Amino acid sequence: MLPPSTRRSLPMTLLRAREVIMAHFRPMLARHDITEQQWRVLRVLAETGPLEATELAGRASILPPSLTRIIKALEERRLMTRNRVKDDGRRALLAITPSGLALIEDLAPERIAIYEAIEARYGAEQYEQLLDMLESLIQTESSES
Amino acid sequence: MLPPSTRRSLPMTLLRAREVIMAHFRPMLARHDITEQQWRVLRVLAETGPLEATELAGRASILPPSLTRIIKALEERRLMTRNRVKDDGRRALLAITPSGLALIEDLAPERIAIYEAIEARYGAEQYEQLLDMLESLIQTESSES
DNA sequence: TGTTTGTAATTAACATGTGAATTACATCTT
DNA sequence: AAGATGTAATTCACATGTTAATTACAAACA
Repeated sequence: MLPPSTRRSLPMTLLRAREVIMAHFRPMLARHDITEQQWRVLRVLAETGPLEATELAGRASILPPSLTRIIKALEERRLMTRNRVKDDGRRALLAITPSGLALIEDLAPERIAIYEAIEARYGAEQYEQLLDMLESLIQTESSES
Repeated sequence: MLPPSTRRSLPMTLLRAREVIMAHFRPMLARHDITEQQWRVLRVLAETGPLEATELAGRASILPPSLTRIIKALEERRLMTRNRVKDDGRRALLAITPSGLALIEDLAPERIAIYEAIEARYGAEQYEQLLDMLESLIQTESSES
């Protein structure tokens, strides 16, 4: 068996797919001076309510060192808050502020429109199937060592 | 229509999929003190022969500023070379060295084994179908502005 | 020839990715 | 209580991602 060519290797194909999709969202994020990762953190907090750092990092697919820096930036902009948990001085509860929530909600319509356009071009059924197959791959491989 | 939850957004799902796959390759790369991106650059050069920087960046999905740094690192380790093109002082031909090629070839068996294991767990047909669907998505979206 | 326009690559500045080390607490153990 | 062990978060060091600005060179053109 030959190794896959770079044009058909799974990691590179996933990378390129992500790039072409994110290209649609970058202008919107840039207009609001927010990075893709900061955006993910805020969306997770908006969806789930206050979380501790480890849980937030996992849900936003961001590594702890990055999250530390992102929290600092978002706190300075008053888009999120950090409150120490009693009984355990290591942990803190991270929450989105009303300003942060307002940002998310302001962008929601544009965000939905972008997703709908992608889905329309690619085909709604294919789109859902692709998501299912990716989730299945994640499930399969994340249970490995 | 609601916006997709973070657990089913296409960009985040692509990101997580890439993470679980790359987790299998990272130990191999770390043992040889090479980054994922350096590895991509060397593989592209090994496959295609000498290329100019713009072409190489495109094929390896690496942005020009990153490629500049990677070239410097790989040149210092004598894994690739850079030769100016006559007639155009801006361009240079980038090529893998015998040492670089030896590195690629040394790792080939382990690389193939990793791919085969993933394919076996996920299912060969599903695996090919997923690649087809991703390429189709890339095709669809890359022709958009 | 000299100027303008275009293109390839680099540099700059800042954010994030990544693995290793460290700090700050908790908990367990004796 | 004191030490050992475990855990959450941070810090460090370096590589890459990202956009904007700059440099170096080519090509077109007045």
